[in-house]
Amino acid sequence: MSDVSLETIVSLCKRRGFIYQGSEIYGGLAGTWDYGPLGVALKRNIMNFWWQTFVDSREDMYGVDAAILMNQKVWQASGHAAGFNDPMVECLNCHSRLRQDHVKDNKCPVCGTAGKFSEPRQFNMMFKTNVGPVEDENSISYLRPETAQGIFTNYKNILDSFYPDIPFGIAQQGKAFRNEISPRDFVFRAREFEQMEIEYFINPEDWEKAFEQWRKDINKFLRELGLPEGSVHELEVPAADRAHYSKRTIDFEFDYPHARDELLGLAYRTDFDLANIQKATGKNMEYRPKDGGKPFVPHVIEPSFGVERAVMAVLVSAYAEDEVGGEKRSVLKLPAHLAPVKVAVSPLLKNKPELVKKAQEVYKTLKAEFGNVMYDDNGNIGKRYRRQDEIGTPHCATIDFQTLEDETITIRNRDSTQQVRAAISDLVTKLRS
RNA sequence: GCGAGUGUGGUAUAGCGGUUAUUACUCCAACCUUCCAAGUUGGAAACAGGGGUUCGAUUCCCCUCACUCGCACCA
Repeated sequence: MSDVSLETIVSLCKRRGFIYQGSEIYGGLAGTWDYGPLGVALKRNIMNFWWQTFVDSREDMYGVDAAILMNQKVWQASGHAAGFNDPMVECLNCHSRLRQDHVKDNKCPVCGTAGKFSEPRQFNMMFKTNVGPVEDENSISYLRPETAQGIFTNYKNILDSFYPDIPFGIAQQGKAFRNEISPRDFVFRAREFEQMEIEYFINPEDWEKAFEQWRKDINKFLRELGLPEGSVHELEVPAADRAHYSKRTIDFEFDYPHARDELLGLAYRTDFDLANIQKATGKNMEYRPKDGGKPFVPHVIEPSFGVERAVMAVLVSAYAEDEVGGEKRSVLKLPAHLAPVKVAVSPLLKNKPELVKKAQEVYKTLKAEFGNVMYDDNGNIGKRYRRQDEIGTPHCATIDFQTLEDETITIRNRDSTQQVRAAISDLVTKLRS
């Protein structure tokens, strides 16, 4: 587990405008979280970096953004509609909740007590809704409980539009919804959350090779998010715990404040999903090799990332408490490319109009260039540095009296707290690197 | 969902059947400050929500909501 407490992270997120409780002013809504200005910046930076890494910089990837509402047949074919609607009973002796069809001989499989169960109740993990004005059986739909199906349902469209060489992948980022029994641990388990998923279509002969490559690519990505190697653990999921269609699954676990817990999954899903669609629709899901080889239904490797879990892991990894000049400080040592604020600009003193004027000029220049730039003239200079440290701003640019003479400013580094002098004209180039 | 616990400004906290509801930090304004949370002055800001008991409830009781811990759940 991490040595940062969850309270520390939650409090920082609230105080500095990263993440707030959903519907907080009305008393909250369990399992929902709202992102503030810095949180949404951090989250987007992570998501964009993922997209850049796995889609834009590759030649074998296709992005999609499918609708959250889908034809209910999708969930019937995938098994979700059945799996999410099992009647459950509770053992009145040991309070275990059990699927009714798992109770044999009217005995509790956990404590062995016979015949003492609550009435069966429906537990729907999917949020149900009705599409259109008439509420009947045919209008039922669900908020998607995973984004993957939006990829599988577009597999054939991608084939028709692009006919990519196999192996190729389809990537998607988007919201998913699960009516969790008990949302827990900050944003870790929420009812509304965001996923970044890839379905990588392969020739079944190559699955082991592709799986290993994904393992490597994922690890590289996690390093670039700033997660130290020792904080991520690959858990080979044993056959008994895997989904029935999966031949191999690795859970990438992270040392969160609450526990070592899942950050993302890498699963070999075989042809389960495409075969289901083929069965349900009668449409041919085969891929025809361009070299005239025998058509086949591709198999799939699925790397599936939880966005909020990544945000949390990045925050936990970046958080540090150290000392500067004998004073304690808390600092987010975020990788620069993920930081919500790229650079903060300050006048050394705010009661000197000439400094303020110059600082405003520099601020406007940088703002136009980078966008995520903050102007800060609160309190004194040391205080501003600490404020920026706490939200992970990698650099602070300070305008002082020398600036007025020679057009140079100081750039102060977040991690080392060291300062260098640089010409204003070089600023943009320097900060970009 | 079950069991246990918690809920006071943005954060962290003190407190009580009748208070002007404590303190610190943060925040805002002013002064000051020539590089790492300095100082002075002023200001904003809270008893989770709803019922009940009571002359009077932030305090006691009930319900709801949220959070924490354990169990279960995580297809």
